[in-house]
Amino acid sequence: MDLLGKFKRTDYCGNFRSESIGRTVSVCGWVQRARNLGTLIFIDLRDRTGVLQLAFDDNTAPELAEKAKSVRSEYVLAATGVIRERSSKNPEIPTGDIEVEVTQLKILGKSETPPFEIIENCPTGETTRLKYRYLDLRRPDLQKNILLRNKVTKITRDFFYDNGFIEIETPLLMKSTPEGARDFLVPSRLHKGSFYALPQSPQIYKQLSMVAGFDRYMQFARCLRDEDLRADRQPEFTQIDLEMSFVDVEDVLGIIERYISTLFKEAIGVDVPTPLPRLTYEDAMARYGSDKPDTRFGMELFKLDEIVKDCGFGVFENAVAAGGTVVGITAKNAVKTLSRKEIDKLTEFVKGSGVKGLAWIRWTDDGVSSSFAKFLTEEKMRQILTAAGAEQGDVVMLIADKKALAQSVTGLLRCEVARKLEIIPEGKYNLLWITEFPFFDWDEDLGQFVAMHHPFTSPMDECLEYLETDKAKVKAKAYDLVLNGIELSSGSIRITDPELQQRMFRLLGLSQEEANAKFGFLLEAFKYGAPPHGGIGIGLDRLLMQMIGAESLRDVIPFPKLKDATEPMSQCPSEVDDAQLKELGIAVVKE
RNA sequence: GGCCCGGUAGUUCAGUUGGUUAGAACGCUAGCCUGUCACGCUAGAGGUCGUCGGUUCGAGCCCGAUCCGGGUCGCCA
Repeated sequence: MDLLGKFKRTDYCGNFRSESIGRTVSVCGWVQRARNLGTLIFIDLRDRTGVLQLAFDDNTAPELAEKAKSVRSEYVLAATGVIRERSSKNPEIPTGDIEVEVTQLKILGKSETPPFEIIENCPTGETTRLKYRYLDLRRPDLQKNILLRNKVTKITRDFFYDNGFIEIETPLLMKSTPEGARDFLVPSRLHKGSFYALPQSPQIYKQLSMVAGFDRYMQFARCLRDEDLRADRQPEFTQIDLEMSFVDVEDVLGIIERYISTLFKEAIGVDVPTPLPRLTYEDAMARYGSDKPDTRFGMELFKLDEIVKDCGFGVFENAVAAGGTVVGITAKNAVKTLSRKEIDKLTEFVKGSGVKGLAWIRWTDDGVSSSFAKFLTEEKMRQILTAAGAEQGDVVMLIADKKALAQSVTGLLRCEVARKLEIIPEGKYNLLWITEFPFFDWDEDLGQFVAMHHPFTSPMDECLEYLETDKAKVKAKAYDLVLNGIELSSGSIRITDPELQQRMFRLLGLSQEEANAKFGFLLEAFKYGAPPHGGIGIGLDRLLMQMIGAESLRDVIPFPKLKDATEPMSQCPSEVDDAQLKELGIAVVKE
């Protein structure tokens, strides 16, 4: 006889309905709540499917009732009994018509009083909940999230398996390549002074899988980056990682669109119409001031360069004369929400993002007031209001600076204002592609062009001729998938021509020796018959976060880290023994 | 590292101009209760007001420092 013996579970608590009336069943679970009415005792027993009421009667079964009275919240119980109709039903829950008249009860595990209640929408702060994450995860909302995560991974795996993708595990211990994000390093005991890096992405290995002929690769890849955390940024995260041979941009976009639409339909019953809208990077920056625009609301950017280049207001004139721009947004019917005081806050907000100030126009019932009206003729002001599409009741906000900065800060302002005005619709999933990313990015500090993507990204065919002559013109076969203003996914077609790859390294200021030292094995591999290929990585955590409407990645990751990258439950990271350090040849210097 | 917000019971919070013994709700403990289901009623336990220092006759409240947490910017090819 094993531990549970006659208590072997018949079914999950939440699965029973009135059809089961009269059946003898055994159920297991945790005590959600015990209600002792004197001679009657009710216990709500919970598992991951729901709750089921256990009933005890002191008159008919005093010993059982005595045992039931000793039960406390979060005890683990097994109960056997007969399903019967309730004499007073509870329409609030699916099992509300029935209960178990318990004939045998076993306490499988006792529980201390938990530090917070195991309920939906628990108000307790995150640090406490994360310290007891196993209790936090017992709560229905997190159970729901983790179960959805499970559903999403199953649908994903099924979809890509059905489309000929092969799941390949790539190494966790790999070579450190210090560009981009900071690597997590792992010291080598056998080679003291040498280090592995944990993957920021399995990029190189998936490309090598293409060279190896696996043709279509997929993996739920754990990716690690040693950077500061945010609500939407964890040091380790999961990417649905894909790579395909014999494809160009359209092929990748096509299959991802089919995947996304299948996933949203099957996982949450949402129809995503395909093909998805597309915006070039340039258009996205011009219209939304972001390469991950939230298109759930309008309030698009407009440009005033022509109107203000000789308007009389120095700030605007100088910006345009210096090759910069003046861009703005118009917040419709916002004069009430955006008081002078609120606009002052927004000014601080944009200053914090790097521009010098915020020019504004409020068009109230009493007419137009503005931070810069005194510098302008009435005619100019009229032109600006027309260009801004402004009407009475609107607030116009303008930023003058270098083009890229003015656009991106106005983009941030656009989202901030939308939040304040509460014009972002709920329950909408706006997916779109951003394409034709610039290949190079101008680095102010270095005074040179740097790669905007990883160095294996292919330039667009028609841009090859400008590679040496006009870097600003070169665009990449790179694409991002954006959902509600969040970058979900990023990918590209790769360079497979060794000569072009060498040329790119040269252009990025990598010498042949450096390139060989870092990526030599990949370049070597490309000499032996590299199929054209490309791929994409989809952020699983962010995808789930959006599907659920969660505020934080921590709501969809079972065991996440806090903002300071610690985990309060296991207390990691932690110090290690001197002996361990010695074995690794490592001395720790404390500041 | 910069900026913003916060730290009072197990949990979530209130706490007036600085003034008697620091409160509420939930949770917890005990008793009563035959149909509850966020059961109800009665009673009770539970506090280094983040820490240190200062001002004051008197500090949860004012001042200084410091620690911790959250958000954000930098950063994240």
